[in-house]
Amino acid sequence: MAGAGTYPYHHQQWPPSTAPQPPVHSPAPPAPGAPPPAPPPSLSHHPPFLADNPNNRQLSNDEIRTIFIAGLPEDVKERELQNLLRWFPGYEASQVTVKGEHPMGFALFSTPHYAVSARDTLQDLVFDVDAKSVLHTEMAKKNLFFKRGIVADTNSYDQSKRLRTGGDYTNSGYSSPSPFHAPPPPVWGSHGYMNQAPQPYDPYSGYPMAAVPMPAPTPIPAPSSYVPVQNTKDNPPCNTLFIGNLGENINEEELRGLFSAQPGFKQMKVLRQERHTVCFIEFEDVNSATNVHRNLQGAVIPSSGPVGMRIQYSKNPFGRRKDGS
DNA sequence: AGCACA
Repeated sequence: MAGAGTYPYHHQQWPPSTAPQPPVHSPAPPAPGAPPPAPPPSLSHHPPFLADNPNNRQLSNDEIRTIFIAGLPEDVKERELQNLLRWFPGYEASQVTVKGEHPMGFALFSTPHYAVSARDTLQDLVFDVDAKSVLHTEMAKKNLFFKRGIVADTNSYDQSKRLRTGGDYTNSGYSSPSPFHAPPPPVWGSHGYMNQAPQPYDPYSGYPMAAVPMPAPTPIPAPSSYVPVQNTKDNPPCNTLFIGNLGENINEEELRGLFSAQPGFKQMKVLRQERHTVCFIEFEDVNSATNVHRNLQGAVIPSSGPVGMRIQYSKNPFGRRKDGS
């Protein structure tokens, strides 16, 4: 049961003494006998800020680091959920999806461990006393996709009803020198409140600084999202990729911006045919091609519409005809 | 599913 004793364990700072009460109906203040802190996260193979391309692999259960939240009141605001969840260790992003009259929440954490502990803490939490809404939480079936401030549900093409939340995160870990000479405050809770984008929790980078506009270190064009694609009948790996499933309005320069930033890129050719536009990309070696084949599978870019591109190995490598020579 | 360039 969730009660006073199961509040997030960084409760020493809750609520920050200088701050007003939070707008969400918060649970009672932590009891003195709150559970001990969870162990530090094990080294995760998830890069903390990079959401995985869902096409990369099958998710096994122990890789789920997203929780599903039911029982939200109908008038829940994305921001409400965010302001509650942002205090949880490992919180990265959340989203409210309204299907019918029942809003569903999803929250992504940096590790499965953090997701589990958030799930347990939120279980049966009274979210709104008046609306009598009590949360029910489970591990999600799949991870919330989250990259560079974009939250997208990977199993849905319909984004119309989706509210999005995600700070303007950058993809790079950062460790700025501390402006304080006193011992650094705990990672969570003491640095600002309410008017600041949530910071991704990175146990290895000290603690987040107050939100200062940070230029993206490397403005590599990134797909806005990934969508699962079926890639049957691929060809043997080679140094040239065939890109299909490009929409009609595909913009060659946008494509080029994406692919030319990939390691090992050599050249690209767009082929406009009556029915479909396709594209060939040559890389230095098979390895570079393979990485792109995996990493950008299903990538969605603005000019491609809502569908993801399908990446296959080319039947014929660049510079070699099918009929020999 | 649509695979060119030489």
